[in-house]
Amino acid sequence: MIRVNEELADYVSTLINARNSIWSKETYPAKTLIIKQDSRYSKVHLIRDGIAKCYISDENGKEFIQEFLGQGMEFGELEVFDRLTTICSVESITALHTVTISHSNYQKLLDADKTFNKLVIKALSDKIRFKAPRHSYQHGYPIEANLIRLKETFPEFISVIPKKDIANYIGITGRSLNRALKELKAKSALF
Amino acid sequence: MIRVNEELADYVSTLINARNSIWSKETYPAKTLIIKQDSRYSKVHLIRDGIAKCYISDENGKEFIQEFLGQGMEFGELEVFDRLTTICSVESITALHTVTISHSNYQKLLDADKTFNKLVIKALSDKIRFKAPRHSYQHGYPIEANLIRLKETFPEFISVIPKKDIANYIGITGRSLNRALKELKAKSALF
DNA sequence: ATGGAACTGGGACAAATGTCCTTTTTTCAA
DNA sequence: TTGAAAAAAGGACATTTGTCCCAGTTCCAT
Repeated sequence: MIRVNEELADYVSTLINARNSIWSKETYPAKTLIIKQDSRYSKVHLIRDGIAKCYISDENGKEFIQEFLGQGMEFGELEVFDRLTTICSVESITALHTVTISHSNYQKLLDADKTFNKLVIKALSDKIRFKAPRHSYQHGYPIEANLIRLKETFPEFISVIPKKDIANYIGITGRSLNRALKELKAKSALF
Repeated sequence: MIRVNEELADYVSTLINARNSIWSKETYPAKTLIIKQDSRYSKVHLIRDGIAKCYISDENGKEFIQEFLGQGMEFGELEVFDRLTTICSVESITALHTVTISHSNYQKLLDADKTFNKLVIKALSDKIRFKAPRHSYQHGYPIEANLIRLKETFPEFISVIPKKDIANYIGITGRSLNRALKELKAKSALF
């Protein structure tokens, strides 16, 4: 549920130790909007610590959460490749520490550093790989099944992530989430 | 709705002209299963002509269509990066012409050819970029709105793609699709 | 500590969608 | 060309989920 990328986190740490200068450290309090949908930015973030949500919101203000991002996850990188505006907003859930690198340095690194290049491709590939079955499952199974599944992969999700965000992640309303949770509590010792 | 990648198609054509030997041409009739979910393959396909569907099926046999693939789209490439089994099945809808390259030659090309590397990264990035708003929209809006949207981006979709596949693409049942189409026909001159 | 804002929980009803089934139409191979 | 199989259309009903509320609770900034 909260995606991480340890390999990339480790490698970037190595890079920073070797050549600190092109990376900057940033800190955000909880609930801060870091990237706003349909805007332009000139840097890529990598999460060192904390949890963020990446979401699309529509004209009616509905949010649909794409991913919860944890340690080692990048965001703002897609715009390096196509130079378009962002498709998602990113907002910290907990306090968040990131390191950032400019688009141009990121591109240089991609060209010059084969290991980095491979890790970035792998990270993109994982984003595709994880999203596919998730949406498929969410559509094809009732809400309760989805909650049980989340509970299995991340037992503390209910206390860590606000209810509204959980609902927006599954793609349902808060009301439906509550109904399902109530029934699960009645049925199962898990909840 | 049917994704294409002209730039990649063109570039691969150039590569084939320059060094034919590492690419093979393949042809499949309509409705052929080319890649089966949870299996291993050792080559990457790129579509030269025709339409295919990429889908996940669950234990109950429900299919959820991830993408319709047209000219210039790759499939089977994710498995080069992580060496895992496939997450999707790919099946031709029309007769399909592809060119294929072995995993090892694909990897060599990624390392040696910066242009190819960039185009592949861009292709991955696009897969992410297109998938996000689509799922968001599908979840957040009624079926009719989704159909109108498809009609706008690809007016002939109803005659080209089987109803069952359209339903599986939107993530609804055939029954619901028919209901919605009937109402749209009554309401709008478009359908 | 306290008052307002935001989160949480749930009742009552409406609407959308799914399930199950039957009928009609189209497709395609013998 | 024709008969079996697949695809499409739709009736009747059940179920799920959403919408619109309101009430209780928690969380902060003053």
